[in-house]
Amino acid sequence: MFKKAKQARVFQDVVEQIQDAILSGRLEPGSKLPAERTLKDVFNTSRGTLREALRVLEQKGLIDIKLGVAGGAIVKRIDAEPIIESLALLIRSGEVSLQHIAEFRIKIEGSIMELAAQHATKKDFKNLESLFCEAKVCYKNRDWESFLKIDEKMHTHIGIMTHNPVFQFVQKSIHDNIHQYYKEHLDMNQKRALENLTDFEKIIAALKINDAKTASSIIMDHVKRFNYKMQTK
Amino acid sequence: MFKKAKQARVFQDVVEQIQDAILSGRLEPGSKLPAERTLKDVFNTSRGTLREALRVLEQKGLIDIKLGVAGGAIVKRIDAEPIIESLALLIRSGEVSLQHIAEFRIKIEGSIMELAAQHATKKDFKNLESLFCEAKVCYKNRDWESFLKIDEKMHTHIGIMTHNPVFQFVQKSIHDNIHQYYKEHLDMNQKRALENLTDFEKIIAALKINDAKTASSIIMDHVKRFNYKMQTK
DNA sequence: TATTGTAGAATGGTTTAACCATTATAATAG
DNA sequence: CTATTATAATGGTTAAACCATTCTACAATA
Repeated sequence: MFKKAKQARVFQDVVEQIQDAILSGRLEPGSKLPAERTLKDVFNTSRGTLREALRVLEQKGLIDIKLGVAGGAIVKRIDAEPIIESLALLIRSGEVSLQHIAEFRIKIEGSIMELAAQHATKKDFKNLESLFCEAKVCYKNRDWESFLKIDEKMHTHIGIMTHNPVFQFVQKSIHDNIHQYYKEHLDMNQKRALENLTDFEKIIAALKINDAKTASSIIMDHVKRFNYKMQTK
Repeated sequence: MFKKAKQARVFQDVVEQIQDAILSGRLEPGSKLPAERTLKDVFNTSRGTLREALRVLEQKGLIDIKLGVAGGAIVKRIDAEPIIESLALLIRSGEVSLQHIAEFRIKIEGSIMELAAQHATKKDFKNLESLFCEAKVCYKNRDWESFLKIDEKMHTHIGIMTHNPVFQFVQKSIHDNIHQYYKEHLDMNQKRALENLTDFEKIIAALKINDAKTASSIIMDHVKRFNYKMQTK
């Protein structure tokens, strides 16, 4: 019936007030909050308590804090970082395995292809192809570290092409974590890089002619192959 | 090439040490951390700095903090709460609209039905049906507030039936936020409740005979109808 | 004996005041 | 004009004290 009456902690009240100001748009991204010593007077609290509030806001991804004389708390444009971090915790804790993620990807990457094919603009394709070119250069130079980064960027860019932020955040969270793991546990080599490159070439071609079905089928094989490698390693 | 060397803040080091202990299993869920005044000595820091670290861990959803003589920081079993909160921020900031979420649901709820049909146990169905009975009781009593809560539980329970935590977290995050919005902006009434009840009856029946296709098609209509109501309201 | 009330102590929450470390800007020397 | 240096504002940290909450144990009482 009722919720437990929350203990009112002063720093929580400060968090809520600043958060509301940000979410309502009264504080815009890029704008700077007053200095701690000023804010503590504004909220009529101590500096320690105020700093606990700032710590929470920072962790929520709502502000960045910079050091030095022109430093302070700067309102951040909201992004996927907190979700990425939460997913990373779930993976590291063992709550979520790479198999679980593979199963999720197999179901969702097809949908992402469909929406990308439907909603992508010419500029989206131009950016994607420019990333693909970068990947080819990395491949030629056998620069696998950079190749992996571009590979991740292409995946997240296909998320962007859906023009739906939910898919963008999901795609970014998944691939940020996958590549983190990839980098640490699986060596990139010429054969694997070529496979990825070929897959993307086919996907781009399919998306351009609005053939989401082909794109989906390629990405699913891509995921299955990746998952197989991780399992047998 | 390189990342900016992060300024080493003492409280960050404390956060990482405790977080690693939790994620590695050295600290199990339910176990209690030493008191602040003890921990500050362990980490050789001040109480203020230590409390900033605890604030971050609390925000990450890794610990709960209780008041009083037997209080303290208790290691929490990791859950979807931080992701739910992040999504709530995205919605409140206007970065994500209900239309975006509806588009996402239309793509993903079908997949959830497929996996639920594949992986659900007899116990899963028993729990789902018991929830369904509760919903029927609420319907008879015209207790729409409780009805909504059960409705949400049924949705998240279908997520649980996938036996894949990624879908569970996604489903919980989406429906927690949807129902938050529903509660505030859309009145539940007998007609709507009956529609939901009928949908779930059909979905359960379909899932039980492993007919994911029918279950998917019902849930998609369900989502579309919900979205239509929100738009025209 | 069982119940109720009360005092004590341990814990988190908050305040204050001081100092340290970093860094943009202004002043200065060449 | 350039390069260096000093200044001052900012966040980061420390210390010690006090307040508020709540569990526990013990005593008073029926």
